[in-house]
Order: sequence, then C-alpha cells, then structure tokens
Amino acid sequence: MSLTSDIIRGHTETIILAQLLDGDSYGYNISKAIKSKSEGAYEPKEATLYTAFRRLEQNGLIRSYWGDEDTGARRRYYSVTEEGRRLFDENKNEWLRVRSIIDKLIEK
Amino acid sequence: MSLTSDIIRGHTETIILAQLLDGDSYGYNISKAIKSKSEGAYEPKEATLYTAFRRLEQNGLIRSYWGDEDTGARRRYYSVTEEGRRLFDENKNEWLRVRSIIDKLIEK
DNA sequence: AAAAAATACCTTGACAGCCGAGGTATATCG
DNA sequence: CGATATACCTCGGCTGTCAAGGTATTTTTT
Repeated sequence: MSLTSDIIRGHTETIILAQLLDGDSYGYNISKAIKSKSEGAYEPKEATLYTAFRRLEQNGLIRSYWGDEDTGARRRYYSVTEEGRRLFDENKNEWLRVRSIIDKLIEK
Repeated sequence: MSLTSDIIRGHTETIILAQLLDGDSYGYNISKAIKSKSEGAYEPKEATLYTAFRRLEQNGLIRSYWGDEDTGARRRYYSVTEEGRRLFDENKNEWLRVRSIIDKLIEK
C-alpha cells in the first residue's frame, strides 16, 4: 500500500460527506468531483468509494435513492442526513486538531 | 477503532523518525517525548510503537543497539540511518501535499 | 517491609479500511 | 464494430493499529 493511501485513510467518509453537502450526488460524479476539487491529485478507488457508501448508509449518515434517468446508466443518488451533517462537523474539527498535532510532531 | 487512530495511521513512522532526528533515543522515551510535544494529545500505543520499530529497522531506516546502563531496566536505543533521513524528508513533503489536498476537499 | 506504580521491554491475534481484480450494463464516438 | 466513457457492484488480500497478555527492574507510597 502506498504512503498516500495510509495518509488519506480515514478521511474518505468526511470527504464524501463534504461533497454531498453541496447537494445530492451519485458515485461516479462524487468521484470526479473529488478529482476535480483536488486538481487531479486524488480520486478514490471505486471499491473504496462503494464500501464507504455502504458504511455511511448503514450508520444512518447518508440515504440513497435511484435517479429517474430515462436514458444512460442508472444512478444511485445519496443525500446527507442530519446525523451525517453532525458527523461532518465533528470530523472536520477532529481534522483541524490532528493536523496541528502532526505539524508539531514532524516540524523540523 | 477510534477516528483518531485512522487519521494518525500512516504517520507513526514519520513521527518516530522526527523524534530520532533530535538524537538517539529508546522506546519508552520516544513515547513520552511524543506525548510531551503534542501536549498530551497523542501517545502511541506500545504495540504500535514496537511494531513500527521492527518495520523501520527491517527496512534499514533505523538501527538499534543496547544501552549500557548499569542500573535500571535495559534500554534499546535507536538511531536514524541515511536512508531514514531521506524517507523523513519525503514523508514530510508528502504530508504537506496531502494536508493541502484534504483542506481543499473538506473546507466549507 | 509489603504493595503499588513507574520504567522498560516484547508478542499474538483480531479488526477495519483500502484496493486490485473481477464482474454487469448502457451510451457515445470514430 | 470496437473502443471508450458512464455507472453500478463484490470478493479477498494486505497492512497498520491496538487490546490483551507477558517479563523484569526500580522507585514511590502506604
């Protein structure tokens, strides 16, 4: 596993929640949005993305529904729940906290 | 596993290397130094620490030797190799890169 | 002096997130 | 018609973290 994998690890859910706070979206689109926002630097692997969706939904942080496209492949849309919003806020604060800790520990 | 565990994951080696760049040290002391530098916010679990030492040594990033205390419990000291210094620099740059990516992805 | 806490080391097995590899299906473009 | 893009999904392996357990010595507290 590459270094980046382990460093990004644990942020996947927060990153997904952040995207969904901009409005409901579906897997493929979320993936591309993340790639775009990170200027190509990061695009979650499909397996990672879909297992994260499962986890999030099972824990009541997002909800899903099928889109009603009459053309193209079917899309499963996701929306953030109230609980999901709360978790995002928590996780964001946690990130800011941990970020400063790591900064302290590896500054040199 | 707590959120923090997954977020700190992948930084353990870099943090250890950073401590050793201040001078040779041993497990227990490194652990306390990390706790102190992070103002009590983080102290690696022993199992995590010692498995990290194994990994680092097996990969030639640190070297170890027994201290010659004639009192107190025996101590295994570690020192950073040239390769270890290089890895630390790489990892630090990687951290700065990933940090800004995550910031972009979860800012709101 | 006995008990407790601190110092100092170590191993084993479980757990959980990430991802490579594989799969299905439709639409578009050359 | 074949390739690429869109869009979904699962399974199994890998790896870092940690709870729980262990040994041994020294210092502090009762």
